[in-house]
Amino acid sequence: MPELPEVETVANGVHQRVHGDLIDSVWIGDKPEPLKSPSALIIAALTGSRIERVHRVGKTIVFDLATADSHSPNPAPRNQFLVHLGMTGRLLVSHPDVPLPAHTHWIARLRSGRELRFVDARRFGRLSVVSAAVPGGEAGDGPGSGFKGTGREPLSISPEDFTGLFRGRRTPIKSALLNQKLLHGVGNIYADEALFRAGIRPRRHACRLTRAELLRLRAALQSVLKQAISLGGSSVSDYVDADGVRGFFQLEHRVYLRTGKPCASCGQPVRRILLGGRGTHFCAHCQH
DNA sequence: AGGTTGACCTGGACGC
DNA sequence: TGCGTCCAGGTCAACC
Repeated sequence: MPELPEVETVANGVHQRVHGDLIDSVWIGDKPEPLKSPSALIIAALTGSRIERVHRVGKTIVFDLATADSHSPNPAPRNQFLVHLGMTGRLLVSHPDVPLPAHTHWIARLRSGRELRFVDARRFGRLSVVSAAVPGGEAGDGPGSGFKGTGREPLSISPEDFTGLFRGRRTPIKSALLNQKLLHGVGNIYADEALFRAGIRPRRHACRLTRAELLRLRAALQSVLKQAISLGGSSVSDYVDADGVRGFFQLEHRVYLRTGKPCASCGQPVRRILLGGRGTHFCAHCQH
């Protein structure tokens, strides 16, 4: 479900509520899909750990963990707990009296008395643990290391690096924007919205865009992502933040899920095509 | 190697 | 009301 702005909103909300808290115990449901690491490894890494920080890398929510007694002379290797929300995943901070929503797959009971809950109807979400000390783990070594994700961060990439990403790529620009090995965090909504705001048709081959067009696309993408973050993300169906509150960016969508409705700029109906198996929305009059 | 397709799941909306 | 169909914010393995 969630793309960069939604994941950022959830990560920030969870951070504000649980950083510094201790994980007393962990419960894992019996559906295997959400687990990317063995459940015993997840339980061992989390139980007794302190949550130092919760942040976003691409579309992944990263929990930086420390041992409860981090002053020991031989601190355990720093673990990170990774949550990918998939399409319908939700991460909620609740009191234990609040009834468990359907499709709850994971619960961490916190020293403060609250619970952190992972709820995911469609079970495309993934939970895993990485450690800086485990060879082959996704974490690097050295200070500031840790889970880095697969691609470049769209909010901070330089103009030169951005234009370089698409050199020699014959794939449609929309597909390239969705490729998490190039940029991470961009999904279907913000790809369509950024292309509309940049005036570029989604089917254009990435390598055929001019430098000016790519610079326009970078600016449009960054501006649409920042605006969405400031509005708490897009709530298209069941997306909610850590408190169960919906975002407001869906009110700003110009093309996404607006098939047949008039384009906000020219009044022509928004068109929908299938591109790489994904519903793709654009205005044939405003995008070239 | 890079690009494209289908599979993985469940639920909500819509039409008959 | 009930049933069938289509659609959905993401990834990954398997093909060309």
